[in-house]
Amino acid sequence: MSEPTAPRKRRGSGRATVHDVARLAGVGSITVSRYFTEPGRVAAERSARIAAAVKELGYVPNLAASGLASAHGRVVGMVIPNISGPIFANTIQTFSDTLNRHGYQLLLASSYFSATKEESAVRAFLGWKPAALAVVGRFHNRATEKLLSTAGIPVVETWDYQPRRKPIQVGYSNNAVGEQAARYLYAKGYRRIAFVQNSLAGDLSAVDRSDGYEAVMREHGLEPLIYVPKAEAPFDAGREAVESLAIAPAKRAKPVEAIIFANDNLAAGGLLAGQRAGLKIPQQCAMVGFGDYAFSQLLLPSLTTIRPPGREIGEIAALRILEQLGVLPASTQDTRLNLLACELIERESA
Amino acid sequence: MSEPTAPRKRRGSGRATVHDVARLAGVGSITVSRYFTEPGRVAAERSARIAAAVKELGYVPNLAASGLASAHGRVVGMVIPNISGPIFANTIQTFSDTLNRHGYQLLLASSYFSATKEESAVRAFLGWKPAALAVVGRFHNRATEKLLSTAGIPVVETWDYQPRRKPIQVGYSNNAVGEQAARYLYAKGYRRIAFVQNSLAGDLSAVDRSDGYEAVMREHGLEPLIYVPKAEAPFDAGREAVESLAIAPAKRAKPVEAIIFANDNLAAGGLLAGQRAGLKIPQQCAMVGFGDYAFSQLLLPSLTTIRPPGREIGEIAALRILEQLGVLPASTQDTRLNLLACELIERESA
DNA sequence: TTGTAGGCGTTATCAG
DNA sequence: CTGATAACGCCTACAA
Repeated sequence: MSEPTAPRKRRGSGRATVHDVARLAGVGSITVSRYFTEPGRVAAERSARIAAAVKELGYVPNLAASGLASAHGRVVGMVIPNISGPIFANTIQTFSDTLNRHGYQLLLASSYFSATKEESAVRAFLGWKPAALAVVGRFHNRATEKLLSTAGIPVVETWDYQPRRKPIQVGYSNNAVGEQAARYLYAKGYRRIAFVQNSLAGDLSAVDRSDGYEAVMREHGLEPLIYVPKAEAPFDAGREAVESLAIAPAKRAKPVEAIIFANDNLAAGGLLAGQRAGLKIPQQCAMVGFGDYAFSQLLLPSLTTIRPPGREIGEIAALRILEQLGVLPASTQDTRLNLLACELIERESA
Repeated sequence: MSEPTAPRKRRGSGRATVHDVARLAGVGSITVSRYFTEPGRVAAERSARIAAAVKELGYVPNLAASGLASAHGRVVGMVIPNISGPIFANTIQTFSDTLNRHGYQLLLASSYFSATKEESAVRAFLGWKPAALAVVGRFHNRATEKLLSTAGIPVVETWDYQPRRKPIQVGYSNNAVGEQAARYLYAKGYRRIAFVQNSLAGDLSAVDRSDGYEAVMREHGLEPLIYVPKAEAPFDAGREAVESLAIAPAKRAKPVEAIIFANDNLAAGGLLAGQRAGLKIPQQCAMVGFGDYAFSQLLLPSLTTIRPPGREIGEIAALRILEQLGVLPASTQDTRLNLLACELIERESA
């Protein structure tokens, strides 16, 4: 009848579990579980006892165990090309917030526009048995495609929209953006319009935009001119492009009258270089960017640009996922379309 | 001896498990497990068989189960005030990348400078049994403090540094930043120097900066002047401040000669408002920001500002965590200090 | 170097 | 409305 030291558990984190709570509250462990997942089905009096026990023990349900037992973790993975740029931050923010509001957590990784890195991120996520995955764009390598299609969970492609594609897509048409910019300049009377491509080769969405531009040019019988800078840093690339296209064009070429840049970083570099060289913007050369970064309204002249619906994309992507998961009551169904529009912000540069 | 349909599992995701791989490869499940965790300890010939089986089945280890069994998940939670702002994005990026490189995933949530939201994010993270947690700053509510201190895992506070504080801190001294700005302006001969506070009340780090400014002012026998804008939007708040302080000060007050802004957004708003009103910057009023946002170098005049080491903070915070976790071999120990310096970027505005 | 036994904390299942 | 039992998929401990 000696009282030995309590047999210490040999494994485990030492933190309270459902069983500890159940014992203290004098109920079955499963009732504690239900107290968290379906509070309505637990009698009020027991709920109170459980609540007290939870508080006393500082109990936090172990989501890893929960995910294991129920075969669906409450995490959603998102692979984004670049967290720190000005582009996707809003999307991450609204995506994360919308998920959090419904009890899901965001797992984040970045691909730096590399299909291989995207693949390994997706692979890593899959290990968490995520409830869903979100990726950016529709360009993935073969392995990623397969991973996504066989994952058996909702997959959303963001920041792009192509008809006739299986995964849910929430975004806009980059092609249409290219057209939009070209049409805008054409309507203003510009004819010698160039497109400055992103020097970052992996950014295929920018290629879609230049395709749109090219189509509009040909539609009007104009010769498209796509310039691909050699410089890597965006500001430098923009400068280089403006110098080649507008300030000191090659011998036989006339300077262009307007430039569409693949993004606002390039545009800012180009705009400042133009100013420094005494180029009158937009009189001698108009400029249109893409992205509506924070600084674009602050430039002199302020930058005419196209604003992608970053916040909406994140929010709607999350809502679509939650709908697929059956988390959202039908009454709250969001009626917005998945194909969003980009707004052309008319400022001083074009 | 009839051959009934294979008894289907009644639970589970239906995806391959270690056991399936083991069976196909003709080895024990534990060997498959070791193949992933300690590849060196599995014979080459078996490794090859396992590799083949893994590929054929498309097996992905279940991290939730792994974390459950080993009592340490390979996730690290980070609560950040704001994902979409220009401030923390670099930190998230390098933090995430550094963790990924060592097999850890980032769980992200945002607090919007609200201590309550921070608390609930930390609470939600704890359910994942994260290997470690990172938060921003040293200001938390009582409940968060308790959660963090009893979590029994490494906790890193980022973007701040105070001597004599228990959790690991990786950041800089906001106080020192306030002093740095004030000293710089004083040395340039400015005397009537004001500090424009963030209208966002929750940003206590900005208060630290104004404290530093105040100390330097008093040290030189000058009267500190701290302006708190009413406008909420940063650009508007900056404009409001410049109008009150430099363009149209209250009757009995002299216009100030220099302004330190709590951040570059405020500074940009102030700078543009000053220009519009014909204020000569820096001749009539010098301006210093904080943050070195992307647009700061693009403003006219370009903005003198203080650049916090955002990328370094993220990387070093992750390294400190990995060190605590014993993941990094001692030989790779990073020798950088946790107290980082902020660089004053001298441009045209001051 | 490899295998066996059993537990990690939760929830699905089914019976009361 | 509540509870007992057995998974979920992996890993620690120990043995061979």
